[in-house]
This record gives sequence, C-alpha cells and structure tokens, in this order.
Amino acid sequence: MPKAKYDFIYKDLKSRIENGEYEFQELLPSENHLVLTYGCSRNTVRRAVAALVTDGYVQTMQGKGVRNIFEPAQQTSFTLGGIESFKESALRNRQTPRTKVLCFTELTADEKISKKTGFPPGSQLYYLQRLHYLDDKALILNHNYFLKDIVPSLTPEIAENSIYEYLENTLRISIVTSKRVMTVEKMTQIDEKYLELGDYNCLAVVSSQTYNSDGIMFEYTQSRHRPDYFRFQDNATRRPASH
Amino acid sequence: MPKAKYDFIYKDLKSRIENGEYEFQELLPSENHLVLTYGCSRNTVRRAVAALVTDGYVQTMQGKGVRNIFEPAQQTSFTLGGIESFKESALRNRQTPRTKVLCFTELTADEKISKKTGFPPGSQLYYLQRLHYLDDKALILNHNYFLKDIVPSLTPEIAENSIYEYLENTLRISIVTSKRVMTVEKMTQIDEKYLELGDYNCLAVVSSQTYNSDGIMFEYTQSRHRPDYFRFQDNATRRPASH
DNA sequence: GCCGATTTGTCCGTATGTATC
DNA sequence: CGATACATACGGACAAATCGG
Repeated sequence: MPKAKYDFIYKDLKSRIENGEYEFQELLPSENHLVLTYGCSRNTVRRAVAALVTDGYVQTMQGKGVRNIFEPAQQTSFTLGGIESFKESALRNRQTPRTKVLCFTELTADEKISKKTGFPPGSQLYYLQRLHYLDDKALILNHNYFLKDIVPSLTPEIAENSIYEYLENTLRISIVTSKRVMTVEKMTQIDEKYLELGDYNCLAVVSSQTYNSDGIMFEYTQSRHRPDYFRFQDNATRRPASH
Repeated sequence: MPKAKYDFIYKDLKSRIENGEYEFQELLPSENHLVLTYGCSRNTVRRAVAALVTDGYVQTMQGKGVRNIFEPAQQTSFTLGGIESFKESALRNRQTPRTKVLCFTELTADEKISKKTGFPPGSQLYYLQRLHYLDDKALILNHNYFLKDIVPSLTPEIAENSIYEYLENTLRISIVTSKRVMTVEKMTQIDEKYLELGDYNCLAVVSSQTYNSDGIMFEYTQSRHRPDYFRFQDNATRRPASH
C-alpha cells in the first residue's frame, strides 16, 4: 500500500505497461493528460515517469512524448537493479527457494579480512557460508559478514530463512545503499564441492557492501554464482552529465 | 559546459567530493544552505543531490542531512553505470586505448541473428569484430551489429577510432537508452585466439541493445571480456517502490 | 516525554524554455 | 507560425524524522 502519490502512479503505470495495455513503441498519455486522470500536479507525474525511465520501461522524448520500450522478455531475468534478497527474487520468478547454512561462526576482523570486506580491523563479525538452492539446484554460494554491533543475536535458524526479513521486520534496520562489484573468478575447492559447475572453471562473483540508515556498513557479502544460471540485467541512460 | 543549473551544481558538488573536500561520513551543507550558496531554488539543489545519490556518492537521511559515502577506491573501476564507450572509460582511467578491426562485413539478419540480437529478420546490418587493447593488452573482443538505415557509410577507419564519436558528432545521433545483460560464457575458439585467457575457460559477456532518440534499436553489441580484467560496478538503493 | 528548531520528503501551482509536428 | 509535449526552474506549503534543551 503506497503512501506517496507518485509511488501510486508509478506502480499503476508500471502494471499497466506490464499487462500490455500499451503496445511496444506506443506513446503513453501525455503528462498533462496524466495530471487530469490522477488529479495531481505535473511534478508528481514526472517523478513517476522518471522512475519508469530508470527501470528501462519507457523513454521520454522532448516534444514527442513518452514511449513504451518494455518487452516481456526481460521478466525472465534473475537479477534486476535495486537491492533484493535471494528469497524475494526467487519468489518474483515463481521458483522455490531453499537455503542451507554450511557454516556459522563469529570472528574478529584481522588485517586480511579488513582489506577484503572493508570492515575496520578488530570489528566483531558474524561469518556465514550459505548455499542457495532454486528448484533443488544449488546455484549460489554466499559468504556473509555481519557487524555484530548492528546485527545482534543472529542465529543459524534465522540464516536459514531470510536474513533480510529479520533485519527489516525484527531489528527494524532500513537498508539504504549498497555498493556492488561484479567480477569473474576462478573456482575454489569449496565452490567445486557444493556447486555443480560442470566444465566451467570459474564463476560470477558479486561482492556488495550494504549500509544502514546511519551510514554504517553492516554487511559484506560475496555471492558466488553458478555461471550458467547467472544473469545480471541493467538499464543505462546516457546522461548529459557524464561528459 | 553544462547549460542546466542543476547539472552545474551536480558537477560542482561531485568534484568537491572527489577532491576530498568532505570527509568520508561527513555531512554536506544542508539543502537550505546550498540554496543560498548557489542562488537557486530548493528543487534544483535536490535534483543535483538526487543525481549524486544514484552515483553512490552520498546518502540522504531525513531529519539528519546528506552524508558523503564516496571512497576513492571506486575510481579504479573499469566499468561504471551509464553508457560509456571503450575509449571514454579508458581515458577516464588514464590508460592508452587501441582498437583493431578483425572483421568488417555487411549482412542481412536471418532467423538466428534476429533471435540473438533482437533486430527483425531481414534487417540490413553492418557486422564488426573488434579487439580492444588497453596498454597493449588485448582485453575485450567486441561483436557489433549496426542497423544500416540508421548508421550509414560506416567504414573500418571509423571503426578503428571511436564509433560513438562518429555517431554523436558526425551523424548527430543521440544515444538515449541501453539495455544490458551480463552473463558468464564459455570461451570460443575466437576468444581463445585473440585474448590471453590463461587458465580461464570462460569470460564475462556484456550484451547490450542501444536505442536512439526515435526509440529505434540501432545497435546490438556483445562484449567479451577477459575475466581477470573485468569489473562491473553498481550502486543500488532499496526503493520503497520495490515492495 | 514534550516542544521547537533543523533537515529532508512530498506535493502543488506557475512560468518559461526547447523540441516536435 | 501555432499547438503540443517534455525540460527546467522558482517559490511556497506541509509532513516526517532527528536532535537538543
């Protein structure tokens, strides 16, 4: 249930586009028209449309209109922009997620871990290894580091369900920003043991640092993906700002 | 030289942050303060700040302020969000780019090519294979498909320099939107021949469809990256909209 | 716990510029 | 040239969150 008006308009337009209410390449109603149908100001409409642009759903053209460039094919993607937990993206794609906790320990960040994760040396951390299954196939091996100060009393039981649910619903931590880096790395013995890599000798690795609303980095995660099931989608726009 | 006021403020703040004018985790001047220093409305300031948020430079916190979360480390990244040509990102990282054209032909899209690229069957296309070097190391093998209707009189000479320069400066085509998909694929014989892959048997593949300002997809490109030099960076924010 | 000051978030109405047709 | 459509910018109002007294 969206509180904000622009968010309601955004969701409404988005679902209309997804449901094929506008043809591919068709123009949406003009901003002035949308102002009348939603009974709001033009700024609010523009904000909703801007969100659709960053989603890669539409394209705005000065003097012409707003064109629908959404193609249903992109729905099949596994990972989209934005921050999403494994469970969320699995359910979005109507698949059955399962998580197995391989390792659950506490540790103190030494120099090596600090350099790898970005936590200051001496930080008290939870360290987890988790294996994520989708429809009974082991697809992702996760290495999680959580700052104990921010995420207290984490348990293997919580880790087996969704840690993000625990963070948001129980601890009321609001996740705000996440920096992600995607690379390709050679497989390790652990990868080989748990993921069925077949002929592949390397995998897709997504490393991310997550910040809470106080600007504190409380999570470092390295997700190691089976390459044949990895797909990362992105919509880029060429801003005049980038020149 | 930016025309728009918000773009000037955006660039100004961005360079100040990059130059370390604000400490990591320090709060920027409040919006009202920025309104005074730049002599503009609050909306304009907010727009500039919003752009910094999507760049992952700052974090806004209601009731508190705007916090600098920029770390110089992220400058070393090769690929950032946004649309950037090989030459641009090379120069941004102060490296010497070089491009070798391996193949330059014209062809008509058959069923197979259509399915792969998204061009309708029967489209008249240029097909190029290009090898990109950075500091004399072969890093990227590109397969480019351009729609001849939109990109006429392409030559190997142009392809050896920057095609994007030709598109923007000569043909005056403004690139607007690009859909990208990142995957990991097994190497082919061509990859093996031109890229020094060492022990790796697969590589990072970025496929992208690029649209011009008329909403026409005029380019399909598959970039095959040497995995040890591939790095894709991204800043995600958890929008309330995504629930 | 309350109140007020500060700061960001949302929304409105209006005016003007620029591109398209 | 005029009508339409998006882009930029301004100023004002109120809400919501934070922080200090």
